[in-house]
Amino acid sequence: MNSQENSSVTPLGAAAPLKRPGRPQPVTLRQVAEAAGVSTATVSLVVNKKKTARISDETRQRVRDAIRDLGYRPNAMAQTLVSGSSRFIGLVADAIATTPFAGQIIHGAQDEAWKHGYALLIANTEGNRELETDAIAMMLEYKVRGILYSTWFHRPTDIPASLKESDFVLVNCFSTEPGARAVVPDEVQGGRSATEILLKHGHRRIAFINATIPAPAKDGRLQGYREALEAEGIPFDAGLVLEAYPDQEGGYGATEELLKREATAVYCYNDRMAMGLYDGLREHGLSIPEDMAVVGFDNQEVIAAHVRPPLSTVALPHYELGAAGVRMLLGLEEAPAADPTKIHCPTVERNSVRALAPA
Amino acid sequence: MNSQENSSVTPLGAAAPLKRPGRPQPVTLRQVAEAAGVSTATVSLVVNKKKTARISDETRQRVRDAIRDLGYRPNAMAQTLVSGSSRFIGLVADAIATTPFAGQIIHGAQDEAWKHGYALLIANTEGNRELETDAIAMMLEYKVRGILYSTWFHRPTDIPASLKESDFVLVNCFSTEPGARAVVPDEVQGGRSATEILLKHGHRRIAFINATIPAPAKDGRLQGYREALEAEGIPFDAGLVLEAYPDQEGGYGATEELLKREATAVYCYNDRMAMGLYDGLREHGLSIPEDMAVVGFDNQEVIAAHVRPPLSTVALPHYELGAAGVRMLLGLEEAPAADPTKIHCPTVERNSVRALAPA
DNA sequence: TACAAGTGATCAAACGTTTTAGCAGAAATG
DNA sequence: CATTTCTGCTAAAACGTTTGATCACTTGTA
Repeated sequence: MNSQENSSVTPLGAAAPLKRPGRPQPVTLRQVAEAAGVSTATVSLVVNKKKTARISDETRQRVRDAIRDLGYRPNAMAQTLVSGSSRFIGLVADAIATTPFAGQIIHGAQDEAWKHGYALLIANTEGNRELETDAIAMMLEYKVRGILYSTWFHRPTDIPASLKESDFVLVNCFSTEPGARAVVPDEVQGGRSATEILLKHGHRRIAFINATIPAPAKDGRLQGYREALEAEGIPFDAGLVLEAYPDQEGGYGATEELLKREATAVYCYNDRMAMGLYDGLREHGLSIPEDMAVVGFDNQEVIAAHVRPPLSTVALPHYELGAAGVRMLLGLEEAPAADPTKIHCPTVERNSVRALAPA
Repeated sequence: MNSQENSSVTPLGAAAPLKRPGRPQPVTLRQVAEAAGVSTATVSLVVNKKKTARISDETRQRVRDAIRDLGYRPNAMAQTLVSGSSRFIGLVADAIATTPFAGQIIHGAQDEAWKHGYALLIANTEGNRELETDAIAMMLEYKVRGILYSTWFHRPTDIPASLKESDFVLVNCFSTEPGARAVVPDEVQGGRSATEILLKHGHRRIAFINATIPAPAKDGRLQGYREALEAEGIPFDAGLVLEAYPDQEGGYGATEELLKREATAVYCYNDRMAMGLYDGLREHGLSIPEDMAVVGFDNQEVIAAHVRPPLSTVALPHYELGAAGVRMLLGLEEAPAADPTKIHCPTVERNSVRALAPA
């Protein structure tokens, strides 16, 4: 009844970490070679389907049978060792969990890496410098092809010294250091797109509730707003730009001020603010989109898709950031000279905006 | 000026993927040994701080200097090869991005793995069987210490054949196959805790809006509800149990039915339903928690912490699931015989519940 | 003085692959 | 028949480590 297979010879005192059934040692090339009655070289050639190799169909088949019978799996470590370059890409993130966003960066990086035959080695540092150094060291020791250094919100960063020992790309962050490749969301275009959603529905008096805390997003999204208005020939009115802390409370708290502005539409710095604003407007007996059209930014699924009415917004291209980061790392995508590469933020239209009723 | 170090001999025709500046080959043990005027064995001994090794302080220092000067990093592949066992743990997930949850499993697994000197190798399969097989194959080739097979929502699963070639632990899912270790959330206890939040605030007439779709969570959370009531001597009233599709719309749509039940409190199958219910109640001019106390389940941050009022709920222990999975894999945690190990779902109290006003 | 013990370091095999050069025999060529 | 070419396969070095065996000295002990 008791499947204690490996009668381990560990000293009994040293409470050995209770072992599982005990797996046999993995099958090696040599064992396959012996089973098939050929040399390891031959097996290797069959496994790797070398075109140039001359191997008879008969032998080829014998090797394949042996591989199947023994359940052979190549040892990637050994392959890497001899080939000199590994098939790993490292991803260090400052927050894997704190936000649903980071997940999308991982996702995009993983898909793209996989597509090119690379595996992802991830580490999250939670902003801890020491952990970060260790994580990068680990990746360097595994001789990764390169490292993606990512942050969960778009911001400037400095580059840890050890990072420079490898190829790397900054993802969702950037540095002024020359030669550092980076990919970030196109905040300006995003801000423009958000505003355009409202413009194209006929709104002319559009408020913008910006964030209070400084960030590339804050400047970029404002600039996009201005550009969009300008393109429509609407003069910029500083009075229509409010500022609040970029969360639900902030959005909620901005309601009063917003209503004083007599705008017909409002563009919020992010979806969370929009969500708070929903509550505020509702308390004033106003309905969306009839009394006020609202657009957000970020496309935070759990919020945007599920508030009532569903929120029109602009998505942060996290998946694309991860994927583009990998492509750039592998040299498949041209990295423009100085500035970070900007990734397009797509518009997501839902029902929080409708055509402005003629006055 | 031009730091073209590796004058690659790639045939010019084969448009080589435009290389970056060209990193020098990594420094090896041998180079350190030569620089320090010792054998590679000596360097290895210094690097690994072997207590048993006899090395003079003078030599030790010379080696350390060389290591620093050359910027030596051990090659983990070579180490793995000779030591026979790798320091990798694989994590295959059916959804990295679809949900903020998966991120927490990764996070927990990564932290715990790291703590024991392991690195995480991740792959997401998006439910694609072929991708999954490839991912597992990759992990087997890297000779991972074991594999965590995780799903984004708690459910039964079957075990891919190749998974059995390695040690593995099911995370957030389970199988009836004997010998499969698994760790899942304790839905029953969670349901009990959710109900207890309401009970302890004096509520006696508590409705439960369950999900319509079958799942371990559906049964478990209901059972927990019944157990909690029973413990308080409150007879179970099937009339107080509604069912709806487990999302915002479902919660919103259940409002009417709920109000007919004349309950003073309601426990929702998940936070998204609670969010929808918020909207429904509000439309009826009811306020939370005065007119109706509400608790959710899942502790989906973006929702629960930020609706108005913030929602009391029970958290799914995703982080812990990942961490416990790793511990179990490494044999640091006893895996009970047959059933999956159940992880505690902690209560998170916010402001959507207040003491029932005396009638 | 002879030998054991201790010290500081090295040798060389091994880990599981890939790959180049080369070998033996068969077939084609002159 | 003597060469060349082709075919099918193998030998062996290399990748960067770890580690048990060994060695040449020095020091201590009998």
